[in-house]
Amino acid sequence: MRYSTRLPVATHILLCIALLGGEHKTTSAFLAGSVGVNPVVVRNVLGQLKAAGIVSVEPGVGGASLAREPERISLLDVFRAVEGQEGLFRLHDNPNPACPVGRNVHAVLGKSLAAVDDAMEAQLAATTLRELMDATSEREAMRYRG
Amino acid sequence: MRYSTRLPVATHILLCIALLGGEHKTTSAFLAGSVGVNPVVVRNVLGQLKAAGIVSVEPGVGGASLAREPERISLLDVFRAVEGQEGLFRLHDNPNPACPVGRNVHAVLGKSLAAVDDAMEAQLAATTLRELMDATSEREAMRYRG
DNA sequence: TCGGTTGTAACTGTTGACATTACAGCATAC
DNA sequence: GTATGCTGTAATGTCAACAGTTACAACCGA
Repeated sequence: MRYSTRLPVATHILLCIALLGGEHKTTSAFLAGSVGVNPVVVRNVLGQLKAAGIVSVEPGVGGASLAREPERISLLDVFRAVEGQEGLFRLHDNPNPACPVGRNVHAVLGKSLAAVDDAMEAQLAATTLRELMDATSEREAMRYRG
Repeated sequence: MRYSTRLPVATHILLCIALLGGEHKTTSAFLAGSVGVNPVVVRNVLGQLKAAGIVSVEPGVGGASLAREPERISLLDVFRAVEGQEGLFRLHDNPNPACPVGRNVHAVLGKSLAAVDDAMEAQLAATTLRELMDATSEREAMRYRG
């Protein structure tokens, strides 16, 4: 079992807005065409990103834009916006309190799993949208240089 | 969306085998009673742990035991045994190759997400079953000391 | 007012986790 | 050698989450 594709989809959307927003009107239909999903999925993700203060969306006229500089948007911001605050792991529901292991396993394991969550989030926070934009531009440039 | 409860369940099972194996015959029914799940779930998880070389299970006579010292069993070993080798995130399927973002997003994002996977696994590898056993024993001792 | 867009709700198909039942295979006790 | 208890595994049912899709109200600019 693993996470949904929401983080990749949201990141793709942000890259499109950041890199193509000057040349194109970034409507949900346009973004959906690049990402390869249904426009409604784009609108839902944009709604989550808007609620998190990452993008601004123009109702009526159409189009989305970044609400702050790409240097100040990390993958962790995007992750939290679209996946919520819940931890990576879920403890099982019904350990037996009459068993010395069962009555302690949540406390003991919880500490270790929280450390894993922290490590994952620290690594997500280490990448900014700006770095992904630069990496994309670099690859595009290489494409034409050969 | 998050991981299943398999890692916690498997860890709970291992703790029971390690700490209670001396006093009790650790059959799937006994373990299921402590973990609070169906015995078949225990047998399935034990099968995965056995395939990974972490436990030995006695068919016929019944009962399971650790296949190596708890110092040499990390949460990462358990995680890989029950959750497989797949990464945490899944890239979306159909980015548009005609779009400069779409044709690069997998390569660009994949690198960052692989780093997140590595960070998570490193943290999982930092905890051994021995540490969890000691933490459990310590909490049990405190329970009686007050 | 009209055309294009966003914001949502509702329905559907798919997938995975988990519980449960059932039964074949195996090892020990008698 | 049979009975008993356990493991291994297949089949089935339930439930929740994700994602695709349709539909429609709300909104804005020409």
